[in-house]
Amino acid sequence: MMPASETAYQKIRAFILQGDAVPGMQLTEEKLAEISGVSRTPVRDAVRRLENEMLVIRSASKRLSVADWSAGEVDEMFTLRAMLEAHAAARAAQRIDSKALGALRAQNDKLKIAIGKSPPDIAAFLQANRQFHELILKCAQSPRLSKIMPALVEQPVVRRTAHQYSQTQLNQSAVDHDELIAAFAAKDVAWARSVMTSHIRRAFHSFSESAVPETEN
Amino acid sequence: MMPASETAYQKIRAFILQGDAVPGMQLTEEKLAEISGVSRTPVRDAVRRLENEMLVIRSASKRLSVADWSAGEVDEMFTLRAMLEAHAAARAAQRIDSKALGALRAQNDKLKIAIGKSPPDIAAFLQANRQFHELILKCAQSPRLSKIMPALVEQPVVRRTAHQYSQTQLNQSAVDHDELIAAFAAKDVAWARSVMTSHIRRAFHSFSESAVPETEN
DNA sequence: ACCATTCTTATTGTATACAAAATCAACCCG
DNA sequence: CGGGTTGATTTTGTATACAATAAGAATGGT
Repeated sequence: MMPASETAYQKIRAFILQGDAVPGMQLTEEKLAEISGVSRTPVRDAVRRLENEMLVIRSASKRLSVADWSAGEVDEMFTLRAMLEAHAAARAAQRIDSKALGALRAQNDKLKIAIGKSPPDIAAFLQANRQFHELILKCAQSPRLSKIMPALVEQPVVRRTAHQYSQTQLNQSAVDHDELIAAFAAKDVAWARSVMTSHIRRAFHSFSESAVPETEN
Repeated sequence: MMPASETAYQKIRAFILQGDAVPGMQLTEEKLAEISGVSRTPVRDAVRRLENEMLVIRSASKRLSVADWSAGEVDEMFTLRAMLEAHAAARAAQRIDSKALGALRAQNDKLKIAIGKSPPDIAAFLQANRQFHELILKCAQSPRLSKIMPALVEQPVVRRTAHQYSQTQLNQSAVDHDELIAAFAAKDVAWARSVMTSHIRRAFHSFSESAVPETEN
């Protein structure tokens, strides 16, 4: 049996990322407790975690709401993510061993299978992609980086409603990953860093293009 | 009256940073509740926050301990901090206005007074220095950066026991700050970035030199 | 109609009691 | 002795009741 606080964390997170949550919408601990089927105590724990991932925002008067970021803030988020993931890739290039390299290849094979289907299996792609990046983070062996990254990765998804992935974008991801693996195999720090930077920044632009435009109010 | 969770946060933080806490030492919620004079509930809130700042570590079995970082991890921490503070400085250079510039100058004046005394007032120096950097972070207008930075700034202090500041180091800080202000005034992004990078990295090396060597066990 | 003020209600904060889980020690059996 | 197992104890997890505070509604004066 999973701890109640973990249940709450996952349920609330899913509610925000895939559920009916609307950016900016107000949340109360009571409602969240209802959603996750536990009491307020573990909900509070879960909320603290989500607050750190900045999926949930606490106003000055301590009220909670679903995060809502401006285009400029999403931009900044991708910039930070690019910096930090590039740094992680650089560290990983120095530290990676053949076993981890194999795991990375296997993970990218899964990703290729997911995008090879017709229609492409987007959910499987996203999962494989996430795990690929998590593997790199693990190779970077930086507890701090591991702590910080979660606050940067899932953010844009909140606004993703209308986001579509083209076959070209999906294929490019696999190609980028292959090149990253090559850089790791060569233990070429600068190469790994720059491939990762391009990889994230490309993702940013393809995200911005398909994102819903901001409504001014 | 301050909320109990805030009291707990400050007391526990002080206990770790300036108190009798030893790196690696085990903590129980009960003991922390005793230290801060409140019940376990607000302590748990406080601990979550400290966990994010990575001053407190939670083991696999959910037990708490005072953070203890290897030299390599402190190194990585400074590298990340240099990257992110440099980024903050770059953003600040683009966004700063004359009012904020004035505040920055005033803050650095305070710092100069603190280090001008004999003996120098280290506590006042540290506080002025922290506030100076916080002002820059504010000018950077990046909620995410503001969220991430706290996890990187106070860390080294945990091991600082024997840390001494030389007059030369103190003076150099004031000089760096003056140059940063000049870069801001000129709105020169690249200049601001590189001055900040040097500033942090110098702090790192002067810290490492005076830090207590690691005991192997 | 508008602003301020009080009263009401909704929401978060805290303490406490109890449940679940993990650690440690004593013990038994091989 | 050593390894594993039970039982006692410590520690964390959860629910619930109540307190404190903030938001919203109603009221009254101008």
